[in-house]
Order: sequence, then C-alpha cells, then structure tokens
Amino acid sequence: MVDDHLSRVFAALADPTRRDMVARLAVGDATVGELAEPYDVSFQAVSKHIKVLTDAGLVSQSRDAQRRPCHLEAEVFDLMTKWIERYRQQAQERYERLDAVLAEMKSAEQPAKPRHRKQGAAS
Amino acid sequence: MVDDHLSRVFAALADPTRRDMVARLAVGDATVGELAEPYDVSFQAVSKHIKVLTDAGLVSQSRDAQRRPCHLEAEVFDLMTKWIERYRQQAQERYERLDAVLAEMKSAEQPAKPRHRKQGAAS
DNA sequence: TCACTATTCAACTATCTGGTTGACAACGAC
DNA sequence: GTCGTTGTCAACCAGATAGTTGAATAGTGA
Repeated sequence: MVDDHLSRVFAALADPTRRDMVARLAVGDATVGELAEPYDVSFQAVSKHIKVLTDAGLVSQSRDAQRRPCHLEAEVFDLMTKWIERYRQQAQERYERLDAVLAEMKSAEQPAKPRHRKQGAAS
Repeated sequence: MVDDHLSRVFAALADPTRRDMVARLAVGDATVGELAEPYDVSFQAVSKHIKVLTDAGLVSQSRDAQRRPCHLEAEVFDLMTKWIERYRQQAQERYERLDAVLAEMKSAEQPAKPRHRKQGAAS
C-alpha cells in the first residue's frame, strides 16, 4: 500500500528481527542460511524478511552457485538520516527560539498571567 | 506485538501521513484539529495517528482548555540516528577494509612477488 | 443549566504482516 | 539423469493496523 522508498525503509527496520539481520550484515555478507541460523523461525520466514529488506533497498543479493549471499547497502541509511536530521534540527532551532522568547518575556515585565501561548504555528 | 521502543519509533515513521505530521510539528506545536486539516481522512483517524506517535515517544500532548496541543519530542530521533550510525559506520569500515584487501590482491597478482600480506578479510 | 467545540473511545471492516507448510526451481556432485 | 543443498513461491492463518461511524467526555460560553 505505502510504496514510497522512505516508508519501506522505516517499515523494514520496524521489526527487531530485521534490525538484527542488518546488524549481522554490517559485520559481513552472509547467505540466507547463515542469517537464518540464529532464529528458530522457518527458513522461508527468513527469506521473506530478506525480501522486505531488499525491497527497501537496504540489502542486495548476488548469486554464488545455489547460494544467494546478502550484502548490506549502507547508502540507504543516508536517506533516513537526512530526513531525521532535517526535522530534528528544525525542532531544535524552534526550541531555542522559543527559549529565547520566553527569556525575553521574563526579563521584560509580567503584566498579568500570560494565558496560553500557542500562537505562531499555523502554516 | 513488537513492543520495544525502537520498533515503535520506526513503525510510527513508516507511514507518510505520520511523517508529514512530524514535519508539521517541527515547525511548531499544533492541535489535533490543525493537524487534521490538510488531510481528507476523518478526525478520528488523525487522532489515532497521533496516538501512534505519542506511544512511540515522538510527540507529547498537553492540555489547553478542550484542545490537546501536540509537541514534537525531538530527542527520540537520537535513538534512531544512533542505531543507524552504528551500523552504517560498521558497514562503511568493512567496505573500506575490503577495498584495501582488493587493492592489495590486485597489486599482488601483477608482479611476481610484492609480499606483504594482510590479515584475512572480514568473514 | 444548555449548547457548542475539541477530542477520544468503542465497535466494526478491510487490508497488511509475519508466521506456517508444501511444492518447486537452480545448482553442484555423483 | 538423480540426489542433496539452497533458496523462493504460493496458499493459508492469526493478529495488527488504518480507516470508518456513532457515542461519550471535557471544557467554554451563554
């Protein structure tokens, strides 16, 4: 349903088993069988997890006889960190601005109780 | 089902509508009604999305009369970036190590004896 | 008190997800 | 060719999710 890249990446990493596999692949490439070993789920379930990761672009698979070694594609992480950083930073700046405004209000005078300040959002 | 924090955060951001809301909240706090406005889904659906975001710790809600202003909790982003950076870096280092090994192999195959072998690559 | 606004809760439905099992495709070895 | 290994595909099931509508709650204003 949700088919944009970023959604697929986040969704892929929302599963602890798949994050675990990513952690494993960060150490080095591995075949499906090697990845499946630590878990007591079926081989096919692991194969499905890998499909989710490859669909998200986080993992690529090559061919070695009947084996399909998996390789971590670390560049996709940049897509996420860029998105995250953008809004983290934006929120951070806003927080600092608000902080400054509050400090200014405080150092000014306090006429009455400043009801609620929730102005300024509205895009 | 999956109840660890990181999974909830990733899952929350796997939906483009919720990412959109986060983007909106990075600009400034907003009430549920203000957040709902751009979308043509029901008010209740938006309320549910906000619940997912608050459960993930990405958003907090306060009280202002009958309004429930939403506030972005940017610190949670750190949890993600830490996780991502860890494995991105690990993969990057491995890639560079592999690169070095390949370069060495290449220089070794040409002349009869260049002799200084490195340790076996990651495996 | 009543009406209004803002938001959540409860129940229901359709779709997605993660797991299962069984069949089968690709490949190397015999 | 046949066998064992490695992995995928298809069908199915249970539980979660995202949406719906209708009712309920909480606060404001008259």
